Amino acid sequence: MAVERGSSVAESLSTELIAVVVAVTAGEPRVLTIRNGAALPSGSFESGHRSLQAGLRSWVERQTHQPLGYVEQLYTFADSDRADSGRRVISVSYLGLAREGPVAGADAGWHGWYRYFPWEDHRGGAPDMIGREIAPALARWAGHDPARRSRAAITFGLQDQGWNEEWVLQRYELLYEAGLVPERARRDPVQGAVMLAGEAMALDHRRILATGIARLRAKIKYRPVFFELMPEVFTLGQLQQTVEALAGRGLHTQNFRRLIEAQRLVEDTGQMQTTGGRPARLVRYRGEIQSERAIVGTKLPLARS
Amino acid sequence: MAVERGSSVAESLSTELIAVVVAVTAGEPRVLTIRNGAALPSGSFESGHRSLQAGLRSWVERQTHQPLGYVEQLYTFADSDRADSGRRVISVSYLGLAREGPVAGADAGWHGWYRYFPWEDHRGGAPDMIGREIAPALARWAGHDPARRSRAAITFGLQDQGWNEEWVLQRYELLYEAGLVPERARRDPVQGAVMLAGEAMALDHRRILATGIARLRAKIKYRPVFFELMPEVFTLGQLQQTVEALAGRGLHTQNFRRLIEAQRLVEDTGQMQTTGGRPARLVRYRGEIQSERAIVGTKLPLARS
DNA sequence: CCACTAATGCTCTGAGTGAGCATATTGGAG
DNA sequence: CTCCAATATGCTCACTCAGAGCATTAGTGG
Repeated sequence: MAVERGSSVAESLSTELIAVVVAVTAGEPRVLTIRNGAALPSGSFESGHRSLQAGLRSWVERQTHQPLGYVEQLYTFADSDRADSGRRVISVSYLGLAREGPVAGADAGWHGWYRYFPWEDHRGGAPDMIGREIAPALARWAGHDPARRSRAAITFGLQDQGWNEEWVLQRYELLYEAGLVPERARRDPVQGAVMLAGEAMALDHRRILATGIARLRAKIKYRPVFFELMPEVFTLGQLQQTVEALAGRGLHTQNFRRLIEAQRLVEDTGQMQTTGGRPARLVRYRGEIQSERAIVGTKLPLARS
Repeated sequence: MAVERGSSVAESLSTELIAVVVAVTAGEPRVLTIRNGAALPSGSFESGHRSLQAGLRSWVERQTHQPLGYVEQLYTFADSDRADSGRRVISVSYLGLAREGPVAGADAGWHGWYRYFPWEDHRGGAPDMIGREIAPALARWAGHDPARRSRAAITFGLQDQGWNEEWVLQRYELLYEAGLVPERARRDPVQGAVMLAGEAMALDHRRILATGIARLRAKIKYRPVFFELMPEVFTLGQLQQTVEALAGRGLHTQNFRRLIEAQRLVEDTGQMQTTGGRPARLVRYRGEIQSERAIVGTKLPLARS
């Protein structure tokens, strides 16, 4: 229903829905997959679907039997790389959060996301593979080009700017450009490039996963969505572990609790849970705050009106 | 190219591209329109387009002759409300920033965005119309329902939580639900509802505009995109006026300059410009910082690794 | 010279964040 | 039973930054 129509005949386009569904189990971030980990749940948008999101939920449940909780749109693209068949595909990707349940369906399953992005796990400091595989490979790719060297250094925090955990997509794209991932090698190999550790996925699914991880890492900083991943009751230690799993970084325990308590995000249940050390209080998320706090979130120097 | 195909025959879908193009001229935020302000530039995605974004740029230039600078994707939806014709349409919307130039093309033009959302302009305090038209109309709609009353109060800052300028879409949707805008009345009038001031647009274009404004208001808080709207050289006063136009709120002048200077976002040109009062330094945006600052932006209590 | 209008310079204060020190509880190893 | 390892919790101190407001400067138009 374009307001003004193009001259050409309306063309045959299909629309695909793709899901990045995340859970954190036993302190590991996991993603829901099909085809034994080689692809994300996906399917085409059909007229029977009431909305894009409804269509997505239906595909995920059909393919994996995993119910979805929170869902938000990620990005839409029309990758011409995919135009093998001449038929154009529009892909609408979504990020979903869930609690890991028993999956069913052909080759559906959950896989740790660091399996696809081993360089993204900095919970125990920068992973060895960055210095051992990535840095040298990028150095070969950059050669004497200062722009490339600088980009590699900044993106992977190779010098002293530090690691920015949100640049998941930029890092993947850099590795793609440098020819260090199989997805690139499949269609256009870069000579001399050695594939990195880190499992590939079909088509551009790994790129979409990177987009989802990046979005989630950014989002947890201004919105406590991680409660969607927690069970009904939990300890602050488990909560911290979940956030660390997503962020791929270790957090300062005392300050983390201060943050959670200052915002009154949780309430006590009165119960305790044994841990490896001192027993921990079991708490529960206070969903009410959503409406309570008129989250104003300023960063502009507003006048007092 | 879904990994697993649905059972039904691939259906006929068309994809539409819609642009919210914003400029700020003489301290007023403006949006690029066609059809004499009744619609946003839009057209269908065609095989000749290299990418969605390329298609969008092409449509905007064809319809308005306005060149685009910064562009980012907003949202994608498949509104079943639009399925009048039985043919489903996927709409991909974009936000673009530009410097207002001479437009050409049928009924293309720039219009102040507060013409469509008069309740969003709080630069001189809350507009009268909120107390005079909106609050009473919402009160009638809410009746004795506490959930509705609370929602209205929070969304429009009717009590003391204050105004949150980012909730542009929520406010529009509330007015839509309450039957106070013509777009709703067109397809499903709410009896007894009196239309509010604020011009309507075709289809759901006003909703898309609201989405764009909301995105922009949120974005300027963590990324200085407003420089895209400024001329080559400008004064800090003009910059502030531009940001105020977007945010719809007045800013504390001294603190605003402190913010800009602390981040070293601008550099001096050595020139001055006369104003109504003391002459102002003319400055220029330091585009370099983009790469300089490894914008880390933490809000999580990271451990020192 | 005076009134008016912006642009600039600075100061004070309180809230919030980064880092650590110290203590409390359990379970398990000598 | 005592000591130690592993967590959970309490609190403090230093520093940065954002919110507010006071004061001054440099043009323009009577």
